[in-house]
Amino acid sequence: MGSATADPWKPLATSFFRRPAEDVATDLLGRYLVREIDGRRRTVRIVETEAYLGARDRASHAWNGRRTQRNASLYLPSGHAYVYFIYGLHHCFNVVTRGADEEGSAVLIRAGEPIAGEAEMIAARGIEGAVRPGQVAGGPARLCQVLAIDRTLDGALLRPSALYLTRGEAVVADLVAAGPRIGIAYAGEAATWPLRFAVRGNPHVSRPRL
DNA sequence: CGGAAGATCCACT
DNA sequence: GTGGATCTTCCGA
Repeated sequence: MGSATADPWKPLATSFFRRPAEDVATDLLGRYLVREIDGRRRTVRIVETEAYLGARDRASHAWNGRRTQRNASLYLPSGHAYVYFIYGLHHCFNVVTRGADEEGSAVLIRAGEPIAGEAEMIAARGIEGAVRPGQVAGGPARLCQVLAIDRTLDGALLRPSALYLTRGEAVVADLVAAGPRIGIAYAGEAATWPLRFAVRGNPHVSRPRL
C-alpha cells in the first residue's frame, strides 16, 4: 500500500519502553508480539493491556517498594520481561517500562489476535472444533499458554530472539477503550484507576469486555 | 513454619 | 453468575 507504511515486523527499540507505563500500555495496542520456538514463529497482535505503576500502585507487585525473589525482574531496565506464576496454574507476561525513573512499573499483556502460527496456538490450547475469537489468546494466561511463555523467560531482554515486539499495526487514539483493571478488587482506590486498555470492538479482547 | 492469597480459567447451574 | 482447581510465594508468628 502506501510507500511510507512502516514495516510491521521491524522490532521495537528498547527506548520504546522507557516511558510511563500508561503511555506504553496504550502504544502497545496493535503491536506484534513474536515468539520463536525451534526456528518457527508464533505471532499475535496485541489487543489488550494493563498498566501497573509501581510503588504508588497498590495493585502492582512493586507496591510500596516491595522487592521479593518473585518480582525481581520488575526492577530490571525497561524492555525486559517480567513473567510470574499465579493461581497454581497460570503464567502472566509483563513488559518492564520506565526503569530507574519509576521503578517497578510494567505493562501486562492481556490479549492478542493470532497473526501467524494460529494452528500451533490452538494445539497448545488443546481446544478442538469451532474456535471463537478470544478463545485462543484472550486473557493473560491463555496468551502465555499459546506462546509457550513461562518463567524461563522471566528477566529476558525483549529483542529479536525467543520473544520480542515489533511495530505491528498501531491503533489510533479513537480506537482505544479504557477502564478499570481486572482481578485487583483488593487494591482500594487503585482498583478504580482506568489503566486497562483495549482495541475498541475487537473480538479477541478478554472478558469482561470493555 | 503454617496459613492465606493470588494481575485466572473452566465447568457447571 | 458462582465456585473449585492448584501451588508458589510471601508474611507474620
